[in-house]
Amino acid sequence: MVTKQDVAKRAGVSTATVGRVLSGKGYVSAEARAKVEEAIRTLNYRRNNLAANLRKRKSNVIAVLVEDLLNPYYMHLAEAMVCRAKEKNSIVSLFAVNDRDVRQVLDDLLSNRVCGIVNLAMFTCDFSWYDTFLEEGIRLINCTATGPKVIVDYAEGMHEAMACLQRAGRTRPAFIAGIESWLAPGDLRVSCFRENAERYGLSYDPDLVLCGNYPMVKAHHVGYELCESLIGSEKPFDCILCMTDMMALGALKALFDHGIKVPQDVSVIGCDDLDFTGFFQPALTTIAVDKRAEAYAYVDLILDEDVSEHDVRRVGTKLIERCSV
Amino acid sequence: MVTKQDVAKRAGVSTATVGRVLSGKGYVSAEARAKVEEAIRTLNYRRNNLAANLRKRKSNVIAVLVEDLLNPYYMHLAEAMVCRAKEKNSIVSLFAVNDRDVRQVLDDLLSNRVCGIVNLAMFTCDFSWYDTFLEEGIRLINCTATGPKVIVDYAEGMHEAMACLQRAGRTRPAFIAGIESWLAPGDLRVSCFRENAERYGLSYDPDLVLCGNYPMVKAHHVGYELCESLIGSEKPFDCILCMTDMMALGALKALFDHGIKVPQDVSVIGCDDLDFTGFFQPALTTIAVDKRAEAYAYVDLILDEDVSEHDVRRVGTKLIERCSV
DNA sequence: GTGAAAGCGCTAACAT
DNA sequence: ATGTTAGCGCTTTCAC
Repeated sequence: MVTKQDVAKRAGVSTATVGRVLSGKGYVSAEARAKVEEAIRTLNYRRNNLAANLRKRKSNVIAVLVEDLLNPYYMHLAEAMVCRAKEKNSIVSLFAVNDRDVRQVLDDLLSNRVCGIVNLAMFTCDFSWYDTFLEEGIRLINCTATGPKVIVDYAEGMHEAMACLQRAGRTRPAFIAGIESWLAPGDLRVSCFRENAERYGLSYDPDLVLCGNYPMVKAHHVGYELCESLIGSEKPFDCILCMTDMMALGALKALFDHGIKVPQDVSVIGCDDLDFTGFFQPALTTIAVDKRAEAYAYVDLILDEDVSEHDVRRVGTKLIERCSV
Repeated sequence: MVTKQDVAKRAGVSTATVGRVLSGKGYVSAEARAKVEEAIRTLNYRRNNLAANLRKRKSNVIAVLVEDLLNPYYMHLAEAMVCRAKEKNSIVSLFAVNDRDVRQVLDDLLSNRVCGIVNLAMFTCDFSWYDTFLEEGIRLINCTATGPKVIVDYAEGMHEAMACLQRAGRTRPAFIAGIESWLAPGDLRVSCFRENAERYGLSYDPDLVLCGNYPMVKAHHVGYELCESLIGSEKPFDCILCMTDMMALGALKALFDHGIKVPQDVSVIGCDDLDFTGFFQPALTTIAVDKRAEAYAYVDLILDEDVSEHDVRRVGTKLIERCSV
C-alpha cells in the first residue's frame, strides 16, 4: 500500500508538501507540485481515509436511521443522499432502528464516530444523549425538537389536493393517517387538512382520521386494513386522503375488493409520488414531495460548514393529478 | 471522549489488560477483570472504531454497489444486509454506480478501505483491479466470474411457473427480459425457460424474448414499453414471464391500457415477490426469491473467516400463486 | 497474568 | 515555500 511518505520520498519533498498539494491549501512551488503530482500518478497513491478519519476524530460516514426501509419513499431519499454525499466525499450508511433498539444503535454510531445522523424514523428519539453527540461534533438532523431539520411543506400540496377534491364535488373526506405520531403538529398533512378543510367545502370529522400500527405493520397493509374498517363502519365518505402512496395502494385494493369504484364512487389521493404510483390501478393522484431536495438538504445540513443549530430547510410539495380523483 | 487509557488508569491496570477483557482473549485474573468492567461502566467507555480500523488496516464497512436502488428488490436485500451486518458489528454503505463511473467508485472504496464489496449491479465489472483489492484484503462478492458468489436458483421457481402456465392451458409465452446481460447463462431465468419450455407444452420463440434498456430506464417503464411493442407486433402470445415484479407491473398496465384482460386473455408471472406484489391489479403470481437468505449470504461471505475463493451459496425460489394466471 | 511500547497513515502546528 | 514532528486511540508482540 502506497503511503504519503512514499509519495514524498519519490518526489523528493516532505509529506507536508504532499499534503499541501493534495488539499490545495498553502503555498507550493509549481516545481514541487509537478513532482508530487507525477509521483502520485506513477505510484498510484490513494489516501487512506481510515488514518485521516482517526486524525480528524471523525469519519466521513453519514448515518441514516430508518424504520421502514422497505417503503420506497425512503429509498428514494437514500438514493439521492448517496449521490449528494458522493459529491462531497462522504458515504452513507443505513441503520435499521425501532423504538426498542435505538439505544444500542446510538451506541454503535458513537463507536463508529459517524459525522452526522439523519433520523428518518418516525418515532421521536429519546435524545437525552443529545449532548454526548454534540460533544463529539456529531450533527443530528430531525432528531430533536430544536436542532437543525428539514421540514416538508405539505401545506402547498394539501391545499391543491383539497381544491381538487372540491372540483370533483367531494364533501366527506376520510384521512388514512397510519400512525399516531403523524398527528402531531410537526407534520403538516393532517393539521393543514384540519384547519382548512371547511374552506374547500370539505367536512372535518375526527372519527374519519384513521390511525393504524405503522410502521410495525407495512404501509400498504395499514392502508388496506384502515380502509376496510372504514368501509365496515358505514360512516359516509366519498374520498380518502392518504399519508403515503403505499397506504393509498392498500386503500385502493380494499376499495376494489369491496366493489367500490375509484374514482367514480370514491376519490383517493396519496402522498409522496413514488416513481411507480402512476402505475397503480387507477393511476394515483398524489401530493409530490421534492424528494431530491429533501435528501440534498439532509446531506448539506450534515456536511456544510455554516449550519446553525436552528437551521431549517423547507421542501416543497405539489399535487400531481392523475386518475384517482 | 473516554479512551482505553482512561479505563486502564481508573482500573489501575494497563491498556493491554483492558484490551484482554474487551476482546475476551488472553488471561485476565478475575480481580482485574472486575475492576476493568467497573471502570468501563462508570466511565461509559466506548471503543473508537476509527482507531481500531486504522490499526487493523481495514474498516467495518461493507460496501454495496447498486445500479437501480429504486427497485424495491434491492431495498429488500439492503435491509436484510443491514440487519445481518449489525449482528456482526459491521455497517453497510450504499454506493450508486453505473458503467461509466465504476472506476471512480472503486477508487473511493479503496480509499475507505471497506472490508468487502457486494456487487448488486447488473453489468459485469471490469475487475482488472481485482488483485489490488485482494492485496488489501478486500473481499469481492459477485464481482468476477471466479470469486465467491451467491447464485439465485431460479430453476425451481421457473419450473413451477411453467407447470402453472401449462395447467392454465397456455402455450405461447413471451418473456420480458429487460436487459441483454440477463440473457447470459449466469442467470437461470431465461436459460431454464429456454431449455425446458417445450416440456411444459410451451413454445420457445426467441423473437418473444424482449430486451429493453434496463436499468437506464426504470424497470416498470421497461416492462410497459416492451409489453406495448409486443402487443403492437401482433405476434400471438397468451402469457408473459417477467424478469422482475416491477417489469410485470409495467406489463400489467400496458395490457390494461390496451383492454387486454389478465388473467382471462393473457397470464402474467413476475419474479421477486416484493412485499406489495399481492397488491397489484390483479395480484401477481410470481417466483419468490428468498431475499433474506440471499442478503445473509452476501454478508456472511464478506465477514466469515472460512470463505474460500470459490465459495458459492445457492438461494432457493418458489412460485407464489396469486391471481394473474 | 500483566505491562511497555511500537506503530497503523495521516494532519496540522510549528519551525525553518 | 518547505520540512519536522507530535500525536489521534487502538492492537499486539514481546518481555517480565
